[in-house]
This record gives sequence, structure tokens and C-alpha cells, in this order.
Amino acid sequence: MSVPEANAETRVLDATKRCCERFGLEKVTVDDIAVASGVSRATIYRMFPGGKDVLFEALRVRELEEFFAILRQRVEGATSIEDLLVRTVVAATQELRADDHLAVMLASAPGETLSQLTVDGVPRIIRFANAFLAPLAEAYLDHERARAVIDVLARLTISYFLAPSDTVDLGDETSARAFLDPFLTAILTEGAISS
Amino acid sequence: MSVPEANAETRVLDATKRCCERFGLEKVTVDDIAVASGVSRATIYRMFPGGKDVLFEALRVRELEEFFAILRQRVEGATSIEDLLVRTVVAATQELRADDHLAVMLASAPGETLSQLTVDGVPRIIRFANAFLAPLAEAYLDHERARAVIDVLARLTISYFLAPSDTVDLGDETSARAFLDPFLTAILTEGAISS
DNA sequence: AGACGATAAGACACAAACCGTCTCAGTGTC
DNA sequence: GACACTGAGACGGTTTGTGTCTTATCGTCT
Repeated sequence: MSVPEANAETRVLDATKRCCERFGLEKVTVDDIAVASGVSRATIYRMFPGGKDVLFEALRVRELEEFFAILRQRVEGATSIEDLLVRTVVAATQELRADDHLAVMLASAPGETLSQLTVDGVPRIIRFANAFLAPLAEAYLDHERARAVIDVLARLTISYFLAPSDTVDLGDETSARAFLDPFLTAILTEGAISS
Repeated sequence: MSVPEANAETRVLDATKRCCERFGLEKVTVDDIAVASGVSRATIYRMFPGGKDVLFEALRVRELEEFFAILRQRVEGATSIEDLLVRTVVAATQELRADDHLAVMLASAPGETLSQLTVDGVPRIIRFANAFLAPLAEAYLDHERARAVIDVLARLTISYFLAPSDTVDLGDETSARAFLDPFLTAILTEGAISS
């Protein structure tokens, strides 16, 4: 997981993740994390001034960065805008479903975790999605259009991940493509018409 | 797991078990258990005077009873003393390996759990083993001999469960039989000679 | 109806755990 | 030697948990 030589901050964040899975979000203490990361409590407060909240916040940011880094890497060879977007949604859905940490969090602290995926966390998720994916989309779309489509697709991906539908499986490429195509042509041509 | 109509004590013990798995032995509070079992905290203290320790103790006892009840049921058709003992060891090993709760406890609170399987808990385990299995063994052996052989087999079973050996698999009937037969004939005939 | 036992709810005092901040001493680096 | 970083741990304040107790509310039995 985290070798002793690794960056101290990385070690602490890894330990935080492990402790969350083991004790649950409500039950972790800074001391648990200090022991698990082999770092003194004082050091944690020095690294993350503000304590637990800041620490968890930093973990969430790191997870998001990791998530989108992997995602970008998985869709880099796309040949068209439709292809890019469909593959992104599919890959994101698969990543979400394969995320053990997220699964544990959803099971053990549904309230807080859901909030991070819906109410509170969504603006940031969309910010990250844009930061990582807009550069790819802007090969085909202007800045504003790229932002808009990433925004809506992010929301759809989250919704269908949290509450799967009988009629679509966004983790399946053909199903996702069939489902998204109308939306995409609508969104993409609409812009072309109105401009 | 535990239907609302079930005996209140059963509900509380079930909830204790669930909470242990979820939060870990160190992190459970009586309040957690009260909420999980749909019972007020006062009632728990009334049912288990002495609090948390007594409650956990009661859970361990129930688990042991359950374990040996299943075990006895699994070996009831034995045709000889060797058969009975080998099958008991094999069944016990398989039960231990299949026990999810035990696995979680061993992973999350190794110290306390191991102590219950070695230092502190062994006398009781052997007491229970005798209470449940001696009646079966005494079809073939006198009281003292039955106690002695159950004692040593219980210890062997625990040891090989905790630290599996490359040369024997007590969860496998043929392997276990080959391994145990010398012991058993030794123990059983030794008694016959010296008496 | 009235008596009874069991329960939920919650107040209470005490103890323990946790938090966040701080100091200080040790360690390695420039 | 100056410097930055760290571990250890003390601190005051707050929260959380414990175990006991009281009160009100049930359902049950007679």
C-alpha cells in the first residue's frame, strides 16, 4: 500500500483511507491515523492545519485527482467527440463500480458519502471533470460547449451509478452509446444551430 | 438477520455481533448496539448487568454454543470412535474456516480475538467441547478418557486452524484421518494397556 | 378496573477519549 | 552553528461514553 520511504503526506493519506475503511468515517480518530501512518499526531496537524476535516478534504481531492487521471488515460485514443464522450461515461461508470473504497464508504457512512456525490461534492466533481477532460473535448468543441456537455454527462454518470436503471447500463459501451447518442447529437447540433 | 419479533436478548446479541463487524471491537459503544437492536440503552444494562464486558461475554458464550451445536449435529452418525473423532476435527476446522464473524474479528482485533482462542478462552472452549461432545464419545470411551482426548483434539484443531501446516489439512477428511490415526490409536490403546 | 412487569426515554455524575495547540528536545541537512 | 523537520507528550476544553437511576407509558394478567 504505502511503503515507509514514500512521501509523508502520501503515507498519511493512505493511512486515512485505510482507517476509514476499517473503522468507518464516524469512528476514525486522528490518533488512529497517526499510528497507522507511523507519524506523530503533531505532524498530521502540521501537514493539515485544521485537523480532521482538512485531512479528509485533502483525501477527497486526491481521490478525485486519481480518479480523473485514470479516466483521462483510459479515453485518450478517442477518434470523435461522440466516441470520446461515450467512452468517458462508460469508463467513469466502470471505475466507480470498481472503487472498493467508495463502496465501503457508501455502505458504512451513506449520508456523508452521498452528500459528497450529490449535494456538496458535485460542484467540485464537475470542476475536476472539466479540468481533466475539457482539454480532450476541446479538440472538438469550443470551451463553453465542452464545459456544458461535461457538466451534464458528469451528472448523468453519477445518477446512473447511484441508482441504476433497468433500461440503460452506462457501464456497457453499446448500451451507453445507444442511450447517449440522441442527447449528444441534440446538444452538439443545438449549439451549431443557435450560433 | 434478527426479526423484530425475536427475543429481545437475541436481538441485542445479534446487534452486538453486527456492530462488532462494522465498527470493530474497540470502537463499538453500548449506544451503537442499542440503536442497532432497537432497544433502549437502559434495557441492555438491565439484561446484561455489568455492561459491555458482560454483553460481549454473553455473545461469546452464545457463539460457542452455536458452534458446538452445529458441530455435534454434523458428526452424529459416526460409526466408530476413530470415525467420530476424525469427523469432529474435520467439521470443526471447516466451521472455523467458514466463520465470517471470526474472520472479521481476527482481522480487526487480532489481540483480543486470539486471546479468546488461546490464552483466556481455551479453558472455556474445552469445557464447551466436553459438554457437547463427551456424550457422543462416551458411547465408546469412559468419562476420563473421553475428556482427555477431546481436550487434546480441541487444542490441535485450534492450533492448526490458526497456523495451518504444509503437511496436514485438518479440514480435509483423508488428510486429517491419516494424520490423526496414529495419535488416536496411541491414545486409545495406551489407556487400554495401562488400565 | 386496577395491579404488575417490562420498556423507552432521558437526566445524572463520573470517567475516558478526542481535539487542536503548544513546547521542547532530538535529528539530519546545508 | 543555523535551520527545518519530526516525535513525544503536556495542556485545557469539549465531546462522547458509561453505568445508575427515575419517570412515564405501554401491554398483560387477574
